[in-house]
Parts: sequence; C-alpha cells; structure tokens
Amino acid sequence: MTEIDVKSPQQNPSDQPKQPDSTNQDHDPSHFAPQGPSGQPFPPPNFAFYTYPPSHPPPPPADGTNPDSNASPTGNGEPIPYPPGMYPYVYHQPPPPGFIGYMPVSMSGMPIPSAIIKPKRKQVKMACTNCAAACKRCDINRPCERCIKYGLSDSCHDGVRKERKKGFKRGPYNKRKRQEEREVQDWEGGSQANPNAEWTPGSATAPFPPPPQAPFPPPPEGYYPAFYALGPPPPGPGPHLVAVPHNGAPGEHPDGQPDGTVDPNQHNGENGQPPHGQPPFPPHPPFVYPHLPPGAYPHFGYPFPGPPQQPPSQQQPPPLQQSPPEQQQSHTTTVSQQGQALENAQEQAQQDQISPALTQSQAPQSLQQPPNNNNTSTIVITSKKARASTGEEVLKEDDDDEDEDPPTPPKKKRGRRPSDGDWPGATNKRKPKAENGGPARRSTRRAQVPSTQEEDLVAELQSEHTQITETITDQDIVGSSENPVVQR
DNA sequence: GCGGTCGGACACTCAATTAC
DNA sequence: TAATTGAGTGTCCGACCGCA
Ligand SMILES: [Zn+2]
Ligand SMILES: [Zn+2]
Repeated sequence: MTEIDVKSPQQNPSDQPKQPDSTNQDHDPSHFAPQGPSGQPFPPPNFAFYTYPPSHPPPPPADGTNPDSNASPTGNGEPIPYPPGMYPYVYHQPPPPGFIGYMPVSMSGMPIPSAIIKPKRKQVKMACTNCAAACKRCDINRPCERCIKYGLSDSCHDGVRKERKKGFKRGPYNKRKRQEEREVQDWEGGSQANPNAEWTPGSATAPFPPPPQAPFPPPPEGYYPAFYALGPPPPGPGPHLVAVPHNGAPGEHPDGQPDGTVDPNQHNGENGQPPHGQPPFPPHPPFVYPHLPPGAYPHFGYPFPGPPQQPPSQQQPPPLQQSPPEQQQSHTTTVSQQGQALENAQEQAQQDQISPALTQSQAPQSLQQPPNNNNTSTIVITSKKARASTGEEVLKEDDDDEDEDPPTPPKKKRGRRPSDGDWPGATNKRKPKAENGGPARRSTRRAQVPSTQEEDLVAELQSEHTQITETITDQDIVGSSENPVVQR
C-alpha cells in the first residue's frame, strides 16, 4: 500500500512571509458549509475545530463546480468541475482524533486501498518555548492555548531560530523536471514508433510516462485536501481520483485492484490499459488491504468525534524551560563546519594543484577518507567541471540514477519504541529532571553520552588518518592535474 | 487517568544549484 | 534571474511510564 503524502503546492519561492492561517474563527462551527452524503452537514456539528479560513471560501456549490476561479488551469477563470462523485474538502487544521484520512473511491464506489490520502499536519511557524520544550502542539497566539491552560502565560514566548548554515557545497542536483519532461516527450515519440515497447524495471531506455494531469489544481497552500465520495459515481469515463495519480513507478499501481487489473475508466484506456500513447503499466505486486477498523472510511464512519473538551481550569504545570539554547547546540554544528572545511581545503588543492593528500590532512578528521587496508582504494578529487561531466559527487552519494531507486522501506511507526528493557540503562525509571525543576530535555539526553567516548573516537580517526596521509607520495597520484586521483 | 518524557516522522525554510 | 532541489532545522505525534 502506498501512503500518499498530500503535499502542498510548491512553496512560495519569494521571501514573502505567509499569512498566518489560523484565526479566532477556527473554532466557529458556522464556517463549515459543505454537505456530506444524504444532505448531512459536513463536518458534523461537533466537528468544530476544523474549518475553512475566511480567505478561502470552502463550500463546493451544489452544482459541483469549483468556485475558485483562480483554480482554472486555463487561467481564464472558468470554473472547473470537481471529479464526478468526489467532493473536495480542505482543512487547515488536522482532522479529529482517529481520523486516518480519506480513501479514494473507484468507479464501483469501493474504496481504493492502494492509497490513503492522509491529511497533512500543519505546523506553526514558531512554537513557544514551553511547547517546544514539551514537544507539544502550540498555536500562533501568545500566550498559546497550552500555556494558558497551564498558567504559563508569562513565560510563553517565541523561541529563537538558529541561523541556517551557509556555504555548503551540495554537489549536483538530480535531473530537473523540465529536462525529464523533454525526455519523456522524446520517449513518447519513440514508443509510438514502437508500440510493443514493454516496461521493464530499471530500464533506462523506457522512462516512466508522465502522470496524468489533475483536472483541477491542488488546494491553497497550507490546507488539507481530501476527497469525499458521494456514493456510487456516475457512469462514464473520467478521472475519479485526482489525488492518486499514477506515476508508473514500480510497486505503485494506480488502482490497486486485487487481481492486478485496472479500472479502464480510470485511465481512459481500454482493457485495463493506460490511455492511448502510453506504455502498459508495469506488473503490480499483490496488495494487502489496509488494516482498518470498521467505519474507518470517512464516509462510513460519519460522524466524527468532536475535538477534545477543554479542561475546566488550570491543571498541573507543564515542563519549564531548562537549558539555554547555546547548550543545546553542543554537537550539532561540528559536521557542518567540518564539511565546509573539507570543501575549502579541496578547492584550495584544486587551485594550488597540490597533492590532495595534503588537503585531506587539513580537513577535519571526521570527514577525511577513512583508512582502508585494501590497497586499491582511491581518493578522488575532481574539479567542478569534471564532476559535472562524470556525474560524480563530492559530498554525497550519487543518486542520479532514478532507475535504480531502491524500494522505499516501510515507514517506522511514530512514537517511542516499546521498551523491552534491552537497551543499556533501561531502568523503567524517569530520567532526572533538570536543575531548574524542569523536565530532562533532549539536550540532556545527548549529554549522557560519555564525552571521553567521543574524544577516543576522534583520536582514533586522527591517528588512522595520519597513517594514510603520511604514506601518500607523488607516485601515488595519477590522473590529470585537473582531476587528481590518489591510488593506493 | 493525567500528564511528563522522548524517539523519530514529518513540515517548513531557504541556500545551493540549475535552467532559461 | 527565476525555478527547482534537497538538506538543515524545528514541530509535534504518539507510545510509554510515573504518579496521584
Ligand atoms: Zn505554545
Ligand atoms: Zn506558550
């Protein structure tokens, strides 16, 4: 099963700050206007926490057209009909507890198990220090709801964001979209000349076809899109799943039919095949129906539970802020700084055309080449030009070959792992609280790592590195001066 | 049962890179 | 210079556990 992460549209490339999307109206149930099946108001009356913002009129009109004129793909403001049988809902707050997401519905009215459109979690720009310390949800108001609840209004302040590290060399990026599109077009021309071309996994000569265009654009940024089925869809062709485009990738089937067949209407194709001009779908592995409790599908599980009730009054105070920010940065900057140093050293080597081994020794130990008893190991430093021509990267693994993307491993489950008492130091006892009476924070978790252990590691790496660099001579360097290679 | 703890998934930002 | 990528950084979900 594929879990679809409904991404918001491409973020605003400008530095224009986004408008806060949370208002006092968030809790006003009157802002829900859409209707569910059988004319029931949707969301239900007690589902008041999730609503539309005033800037984005929510209710889809009864005629099924999209009221957002800006959403017209043609740009002429024509309303765009929603897909038959589907009602879009857009939240800017997470759904109620227990709501796992909307499931696309196929022509037959059955939920399509190949994907669950999971609502996207919305974060505040900056959590207050109290909420951040407790890893709890905050809001944009100051004092925030949680601080008010615990009587910490006075200490409810925005934290201070660290400045992002600059000056990193990142290596070549993956191929850009437009280039890929051109290649797809080229391929399409070729495939029509050769209609018998078959999809094969990892085939470099047969790139995946482009996903079908969504009939209407994604919801406004910062909102949670979902599609609501209104019973059995009408007959006739047409896309019924705009949120689950088929990208042709192995392992993801557009329909997820148990027998591997496809709904012909879904692709405007015939006999379970994609639309004309597109290659046949790759083989589909047997899917496993998601383990969902009865009523898990939203239009079956209606109504939803309401938001949690506000406790009557103040309760136990929340964790207080503990260690100053500078303490929390302890180890986190070293790798970045070292990466920068290594790059600087390597660039210097290119300019000076000196032995890269020397620059290796100038770089931070942790990023220098590790020792290797294998005599065939090489240290390669290429110029930017050479790197671009070979596709080689300096700081990160070459991930250019999309055809060799490994299957994505199953996502780990969120939250703490079950404690089996196996891990060192497992005592089932709470860790000591910070000196100021606050909770033990993450910064203090790290502090539990013996510092001598780190020092030993650094010393070990340094010593091993010294052995390498001392034994490299000019005779070890092969290749051109532009592209020196140290062969050992 | 409440609330603190905390591992880690995920949302967001923006510098680096690339295309035009 | 605009568009895009993708890594750095922060948020907060949710399981676990101590305590009243
Ligand atoms: Zn807060
Ligand atoms: Zn607060």
